[in-house]
Amino acid sequence: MRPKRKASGQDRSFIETARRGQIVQCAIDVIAEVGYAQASLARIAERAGISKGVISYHFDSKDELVQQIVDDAAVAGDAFVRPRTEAQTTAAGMLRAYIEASVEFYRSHQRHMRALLDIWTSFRTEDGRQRLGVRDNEAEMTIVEQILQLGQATGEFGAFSTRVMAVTVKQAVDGVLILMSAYDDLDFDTYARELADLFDRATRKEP
Amino acid sequence: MRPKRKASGQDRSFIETARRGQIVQCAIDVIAEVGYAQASLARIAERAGISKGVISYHFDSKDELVQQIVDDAAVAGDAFVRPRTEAQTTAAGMLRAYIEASVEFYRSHQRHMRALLDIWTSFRTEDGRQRLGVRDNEAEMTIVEQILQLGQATGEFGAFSTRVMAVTVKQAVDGVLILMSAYDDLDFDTYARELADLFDRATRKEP
DNA sequence: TTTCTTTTTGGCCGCATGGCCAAAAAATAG
DNA sequence: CTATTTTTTGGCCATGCGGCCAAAAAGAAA
Repeated sequence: MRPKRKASGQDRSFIETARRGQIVQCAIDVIAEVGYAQASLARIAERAGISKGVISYHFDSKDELVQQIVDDAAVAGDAFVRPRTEAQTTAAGMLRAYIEASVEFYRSHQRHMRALLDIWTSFRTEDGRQRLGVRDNEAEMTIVEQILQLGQATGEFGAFSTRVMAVTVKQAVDGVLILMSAYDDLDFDTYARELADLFDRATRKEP
Repeated sequence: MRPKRKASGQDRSFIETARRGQIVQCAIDVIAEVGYAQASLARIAERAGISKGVISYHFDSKDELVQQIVDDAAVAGDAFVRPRTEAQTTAAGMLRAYIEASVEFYRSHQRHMRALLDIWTSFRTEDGRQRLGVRDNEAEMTIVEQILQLGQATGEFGAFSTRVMAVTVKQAVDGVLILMSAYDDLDFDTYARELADLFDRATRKEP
């Protein structure tokens, strides 16, 4: 019986951490390869060269495993994008940096992102509802919205709903993910630049 | 045995058309209510007050039923949006009309659209891949792209990638759908105006 | 009424999956 | 080496659904 660590503040053992990591990695690979719907525990276990029960042993459920993938990705993405935007001194620079860094992150993590996009649409609660939705994007959209508010405060940006703009930016960046998964000839650099230019014009105070 | 009408060009009988219509309507209701994942043939049949087999009798498969819903919605949406954009004389006006008409269509068909969004993410092929993807949006994006090209030709619009802009517009409009499904206090009119203004600035030739 | 066609019924079947468990094996402690 | 705990194994099971079918019912034709 694996000890539950939820209640106790105990850390995971080295072995357990390694196993969880391995399983998460294999799950990502399998999902990216055959799709979430076909990524059964059996298949993931096979990929890892272990028996199905091991996954159940280290994870309370399949849901916990998938959630772990999502959380990992969120942390990694934030770690990549945040410092790049914070390095900027102007709001316009930050917005551009946010867009370009996001696209760059997608480009350099295509496998992960492909899996993640599939998870996004497939991960469901017991009653079949999407487990991941806009609400899970609010945090990220807040980052954008704060940049926009800053720009309006400094007078760099014109007057517009920061909420609508933030949602639109997020949707635009998500579009890269979707395009990337559908076509494999996407020119990331050009696309990122176009997108950044687009929102630069959309936000700038008109002279 | 229901006669196959695929090969023969024969029209559907009055009765059959009515039944298909009723089943489609009930399917939409059930999907909007309990979600695609829980919308089993049994549940849809129950809603319609008929037995499960009737659906199998009038539709070759569940997939055909769902596809019918999608097709109907596409036709209805196009019928609503297209004339409104074509009524405009300038490219900028057309773009604005496209955005506002799309949002208005979503607002006035919330139940259908909620169901459709769920179908969009849930409808899968036998091997678990999404049946609906960007590729199914290309047609609609082409409409937008043509408006953009027109505007560039007339000199109303500045220089930008019409492809990127079209994708971004489409994503932005889809965002309304997503927001609408997640929150029920969306101010459609304000949102539509903000969005139209946003893309007006993004497309206008800078003076 | 009789005959033939269309439509409906209700139940059965196969299938795949996630969770579970008892027992074996491996690691660790004493 | 023995005792105890952690980890792994491999198989079993319940579940829900779409598709299918034979037979019943309803309807149309004669």
